[in-house]
Amino acid sequence: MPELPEVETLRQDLSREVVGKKVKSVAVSNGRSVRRHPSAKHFRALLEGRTIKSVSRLGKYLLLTLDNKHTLVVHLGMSGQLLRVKSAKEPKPKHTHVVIAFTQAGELRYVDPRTFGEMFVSSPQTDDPKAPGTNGSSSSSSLPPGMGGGDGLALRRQVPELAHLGFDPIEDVMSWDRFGLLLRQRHVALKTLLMDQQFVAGIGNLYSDEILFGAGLRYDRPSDQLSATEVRRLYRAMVETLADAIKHRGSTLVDEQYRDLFGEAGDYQGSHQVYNREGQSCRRCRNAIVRAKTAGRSTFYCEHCQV
DNA sequence: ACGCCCGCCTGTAAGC
DNA sequence: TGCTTACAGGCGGGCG
Repeated sequence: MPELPEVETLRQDLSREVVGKKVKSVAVSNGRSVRRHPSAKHFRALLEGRTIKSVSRLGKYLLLTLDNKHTLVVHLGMSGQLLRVKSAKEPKPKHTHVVIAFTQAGELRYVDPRTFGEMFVSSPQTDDPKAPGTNGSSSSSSLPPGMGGGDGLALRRQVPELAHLGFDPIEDVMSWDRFGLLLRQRHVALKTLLMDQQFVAGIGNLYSDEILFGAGLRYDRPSDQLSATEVRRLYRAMVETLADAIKHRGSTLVDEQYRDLFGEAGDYQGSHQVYNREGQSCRRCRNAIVRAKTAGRSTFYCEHCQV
C-alpha cells in the first residue's frame, strides 16, 4: 500500500521526468479511476494541451500543477502504480486504466488492479479574487509553512478537495510542544490517530506500526496520556522513520505491487522492525513479534519494547 | 467523540 | 488437484 514514503519517491521521480512535458492525448479505459468527473471525456478535456509545471505531494496525494493553475491529483489507493514508459509500443500491463501521452514522446500510465485509487483534475478555489490581505487569512493560519515540494497552505487552497488533510509530517515542521498539544486534544488510540488523515496526512497501516515501534509505544496507548518524553519520542520516530523510508525509496512487499516510476522495487522492507513479522524475533530484544487486530486491521508490535 | 463494521475491488494463498 | 474462503487495507459512510 503506497504511503507517504512511496508517494514521495514517486514525486521525486516525476519532478525529474514529467515537468515541462505537454499532454498530447489522454486515454481512459476504466472510468472508475476518474470517478469524480461526470465522464472520461470531461477528464480528458481538462488535461489535453496542458503542460506540467511542478509536482508536489500532500500526504498520500500527488499533485501535478498544470500551466493553467489546475492540478492533476493522483491517489494510488491500495494498488495503484504510476509508470513512465519511453514508448507507447511497450506492452501495457493488465489494469492499465489511464494513459497520458506527451508531445515529446513517452507516456505516463496509471495501473490499478483494485481500483481503490483515482485521478482527477482540480480547479483552484475561487474565493475572493480581489485585493489580497484584506481579511488576513493568508499567512496567519494555524498551520506551519511547508519547506520542500510546496507550501502546504498554498497547496490546500490550490486543491480544495484536499483541504481536510492534516499536517504533512515531512513538509510541515512543528515543535514538540505543539505536537503534544495536538495529541492532548484527542482521546484515541495512538495508532488510530497516526492513521487519521485529518490529523496527520500520509501514514497508513505499515508505517504507523513502524513508527510506534521506533517510539517504543503500544498502538493502543491513549493519545492524551503521554509524558513529555514520550511525545518527543513519538514525533522523532514519526519524522525519522518516514525520512529513512524515503531514503530507501519506500517498501515493496512480497504480496504487494508498489513500484517506482520506472517499475523498480523499493528497499525499505528489509529494514522493517515489526510489520509483517509476526512470530519472528524482535531485532532489539529477540522476543517474538505479536499480531493484534484493531478495527479489522492487523497490527504488529513487540510486547517487550513497546509499552 | 469514538470504536467498529461495511462496501468497494482483485490477486494471492491457505484450507478442505 | 480444484474449489472455496480469507485476507490484504485506504477511504467514506453508517451505526451504536
